[in-house]
This record gives sequence, C-alpha cells and structure tokens, in this order.
Amino acid sequence: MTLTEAKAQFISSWGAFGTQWGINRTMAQIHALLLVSPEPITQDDIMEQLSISRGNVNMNTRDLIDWGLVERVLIPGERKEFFTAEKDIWKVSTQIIKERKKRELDPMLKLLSQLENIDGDKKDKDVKQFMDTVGGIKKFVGQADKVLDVMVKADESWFLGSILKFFK
Amino acid sequence: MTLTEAKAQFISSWGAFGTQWGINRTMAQIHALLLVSPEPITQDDIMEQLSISRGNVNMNTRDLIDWGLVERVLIPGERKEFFTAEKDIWKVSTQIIKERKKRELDPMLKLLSQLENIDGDKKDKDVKQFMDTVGGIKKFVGQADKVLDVMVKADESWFLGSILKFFK
DNA sequence: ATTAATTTTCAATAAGTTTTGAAAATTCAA
DNA sequence: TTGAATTTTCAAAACTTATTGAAAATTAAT
Repeated sequence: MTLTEAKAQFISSWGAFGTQWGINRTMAQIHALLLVSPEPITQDDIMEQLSISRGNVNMNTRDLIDWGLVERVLIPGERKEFFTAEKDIWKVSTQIIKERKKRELDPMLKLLSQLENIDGDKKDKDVKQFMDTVGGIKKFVGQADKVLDVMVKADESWFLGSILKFFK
Repeated sequence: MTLTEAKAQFISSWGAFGTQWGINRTMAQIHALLLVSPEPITQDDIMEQLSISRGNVNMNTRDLIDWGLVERVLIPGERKEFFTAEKDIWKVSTQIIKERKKRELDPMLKLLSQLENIDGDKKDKDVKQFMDTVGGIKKFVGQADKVLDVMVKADESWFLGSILKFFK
C-alpha cells in the first residue's frame, strides 16, 4: 500500500469513526489530515486534499481549535494562516475527555441532581424506580467523572503504566 | 417537581444526551422510559408515552435488544409482548462498552494494523509522520481495549472500589 | 488611503437520518 | 382452518444536520 492510499484510507475511516461518536465527519477528517501532516498546512491545502469548500474548512478548523486539538500557526513571510494538530495521542485524548466532560457530563450531573428532588411517596413503586434509576446514574457518572479527572491530570506513562500493572 | 415532570425531563434529556454520543434520540428515550418503569410495558405504552409511531417503537426496541439493553418479557395470560430494561447501571454501561468495543474499536484496530504496512522510505518525513500517528493511535487504542476488557469482566464494587482507592 | 489577498459569515441547498403509517406477515385463540 | 390481534417491514415524507459559495469583513502590503 502506498502512502497516498493509506492516508486516504485513514482519513476516510477516521471520519466514519467520528460520526459514530457524534463528531461531524468533516471535522474528524480534517483532524486526521492534520495528524498525518508533518508540517502546518493552509485552508487551501485542506480544501484541495479533502475536496471540500472554503466555508466548510473554516467552520471545522474553528471547531477543532475550540476543542483544543488544533492551533493556528503564523509562518514568517507567509500571508496565509497555517494549521497544525497536537500529535501526541495521549494529549489528544485527554483533551477530548476534558472537553466532553465539561460540555456534556457536568451538565448531565447537574440535571440529575435536580431530578432527585421530586414530590411523592417513596413507597410508590414508580417514584421508587425513578429515584433509584436517577440516583444510580448519578452515582455512576460521578465516579466516572472522578476517574477521568485523575486520568486527565496524569501523564500517560504514569497512568496507563499503573493501570496495566494494577490489572495484571 | 412532580414525578411526571421529572420523568419527562429525564427522558428528553437522556435522548439529547444520546444524540451527542451517536445514539439515535428515540432509542435513547425508549431506553430512558424503560429504565424508570418498574414493570414491563408494551409497544402501545411506549407509543403513547413518547407520542411516536408503532414502526418507530418496533425498530428501536429491536435495536435496544440487539444492544443487550432490553428484553422481551412474556406475561402469562397476555397476548401482547412486554419490554423491560436492565436497571443496574453498572451492567448497562459494561454492556454498552462491550458492544461498542466489538462494533467499533476492534474493526478500527484491525484497520490500523493494515495501515502500518506501507511502502516508502521511513526517512521521508511524510512517511514517518504517518507511521508515528497510526502507530501511536494503535498503541493507545490497544491499551484502552485492555483496560475496558478488565472493566467489562469485573464487578462494579471491585472495579470502581479498587480504582478509586488506587487513585486516592 | 487604496487595493489585493485572505478569512469569515450565513442563507440557500444538499445530503443524511429518522419517522410515519399502511400493507404484509405472523401469531394464537376459538 | 378462520379471523382477529399483534408485530414487522419499508417506501415515502419529515426532519435534522452539513455543505456550499458568494458577499461581507478583515488584514496587511504598497
């Protein structure tokens, strides 16, 4: 397999993978392209390599920057802006975890806490099932939250090293 | 807040939450409804409570069954089929992890292995970056896979207990 | 200041996904 | 068997989300 073929395959699969996790296909593809590009590249490079419009590139690179996965780079003597992605996969994943936690888990925890305060007789089986379910999810999400916090703060070798040793 | 309000809120938020993770809104809502229903319920109950069509209920309950999150229950003397969901959140999440691993992570790992075999000079910086990226992702996904395997096999109190103690 | 290059915005459109509902298939009691 | 109840299927419609592209805004060189 040539590099060109492999790159195309990687970008396309990464995009498909992203959609299964609620990430827009193009955003995932741009990210994949930047991950395999050793040097920073421009909007036009991305447009050309992925055959997508300027607007699309612009919006999705902005989102990637908001997610903390991509950076704008200014190259001396160049008029255009260049983009580059963090290449360390551990950093990439902790950054994604950090953002999803902030955007989704934290609001979910807040909601669950509110839902725990309902009027009604705890002996009623509907009330009981509701409180048990909400309480159970809240406890679980809370614990997951803690584990992810540790993971995000830790450094790769320490975290995975310890975990794998621990579970051997 | 009344039970009815809280249930509606829970179901609607759970649906919205699901879409952010690549799960169809209705499937997540049906799951939420079943999670807070102490007794098994029928297609018609689901149709009525969520105001959705019969076909929709049928397709999404089938998917939930395929995911191993919902079961058909036969109630003696009843002609209709009833549905019920696993209520233990730990079991629910390990089941989801198991399925997503099988459906997505495993194929991704297989692809990454193929992409590691490319023709070309490893001194070329494009080839090098590609191999480093693919190799790094593969290593990371492989390790995550191992940790998830342990988690899926473990029982809740053991796993979270140990992990939380370990990281204190 | 002017102008050319570049980036950003966003309404219109396209593409993708979900939902409906009625017809077909299945199930089961009489 | 027959037929009523129930479930399943799937093409068409509705809805949601992503993409385009051209105009507006911004930037920076002259």
